[in-house]
Amino acid sequence: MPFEDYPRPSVTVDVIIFTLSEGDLQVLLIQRGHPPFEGMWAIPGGFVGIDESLEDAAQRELEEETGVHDVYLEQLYTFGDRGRDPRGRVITVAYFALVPSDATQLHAGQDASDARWWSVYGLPPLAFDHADILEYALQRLRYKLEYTAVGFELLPETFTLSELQSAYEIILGEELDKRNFRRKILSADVIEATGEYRTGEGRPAKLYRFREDAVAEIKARRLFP
Amino acid sequence: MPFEDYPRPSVTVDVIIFTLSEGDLQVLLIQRGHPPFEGMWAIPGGFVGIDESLEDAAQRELEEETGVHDVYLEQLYTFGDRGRDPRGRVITVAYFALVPSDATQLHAGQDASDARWWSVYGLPPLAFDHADILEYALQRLRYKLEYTAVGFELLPETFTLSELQSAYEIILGEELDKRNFRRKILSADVIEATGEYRTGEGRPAKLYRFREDAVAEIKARRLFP
DNA sequence: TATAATTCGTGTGCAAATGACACCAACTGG
DNA sequence: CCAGTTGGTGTCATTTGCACACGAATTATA
Repeated sequence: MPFEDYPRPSVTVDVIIFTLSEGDLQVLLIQRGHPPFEGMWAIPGGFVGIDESLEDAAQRELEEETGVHDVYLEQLYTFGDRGRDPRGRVITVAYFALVPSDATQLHAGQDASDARWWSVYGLPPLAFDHADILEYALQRLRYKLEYTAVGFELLPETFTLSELQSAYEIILGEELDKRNFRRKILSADVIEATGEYRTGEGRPAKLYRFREDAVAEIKARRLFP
Repeated sequence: MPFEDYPRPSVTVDVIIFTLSEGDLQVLLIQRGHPPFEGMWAIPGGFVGIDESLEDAAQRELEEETGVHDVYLEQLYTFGDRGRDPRGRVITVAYFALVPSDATQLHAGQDASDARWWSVYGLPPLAFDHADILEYALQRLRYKLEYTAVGFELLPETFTLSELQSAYEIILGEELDKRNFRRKILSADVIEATGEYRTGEGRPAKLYRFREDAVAEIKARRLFP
């Protein structure tokens, strides 16, 4: 059978966009304006251009929705079961992105359009198999947080150790011991003090930044067993 | 733009099939009989049927090549860069499979056809971007071996602890301490003695089997830090 | 049938990492 | 200046990781 004669499925990318805001782990969803699943909420995504790499397509979707670029973006999994889209055979390559909340225009509550942030702890019913995809993304995020320095990707450029700890607690859904947390993060050697302090309430807090030269995957292996 | 009008890429699955044989970690490759890359070696794969799930397609490829079913099969990554196939836009969903060498007909040396096993430590030049894919698969296999009970998938139903240790050593490419290895494996509670012994040379060795009820991913987390 | 060769199976001690735990320091606002 | 809030720090007990050597049970051979 010649190459061109195989029937081809449609291929899309879906991007699960996480952010931390209002002390909550949130995800950007879009309300569908057309059938199928009209009116339901869905993970943002779209077709892959025929001359566009998967990663570029994901980046494009991300930028269309949030206006950000240069953020953490990782391929998650490819979902391709028959019947996952009633319109026909659609295979979707799912990505997830971590966006610092100060980097994006679209903030929670700002419900002007058909897109808004939802807490991952209180999601609406989702279109397609998107509930599965989101659950898988959340699982992966938590998992990576434990042995990778990925948590910084959700914070602004500089942050205090308390903010970092709070981010970990929100995502993992459990409390961490302050002294042990600091010891581990500092000994993992992935952040450095900026020399500045954040004032405003209580004792001023040292500001830190992520060390760009830290090979995150290697140095911070098993950050929180 | 209506749903059907988006140009569609071709979608294939590639299956990296690993086995342990002759004290070596081997992978099944196929010599291409047609352009492009005619005569070069490639990872087995093929088009996804329009009514076939990705997993089913991978399983089908695996069975076509090796005659086995019910073995470990895991989605690896989706490769979709433009230009990775000179014939046009082809996105491939890569899987990897772990096959006990006693389960498959096709053994190393049996070079009758256009398919044969190659040591991962001495591969020929590969077609397409298959060298990248294979490298990624190997990395993932090693990684999973460290925190998962996936090693058993490459051994026959019953095995001795020395055989298991040897499998780990071959895949990881480093030697392990016998006493520490045994202590960890046994305390991870993922194998059980069958009560039988293997005789033949030296002191008889206890035979073990994998405990099917062991929730591998959870119980054996971080088996070899 | 004794002896050598082979592979199997076992425990200890030290170093490092983990986890539980409570108080003083530095600032802000009234 | 006093109360309130948040930031920052150290110790000890337990667990975990890691290095390390020898007797036991069999098979092959002299």
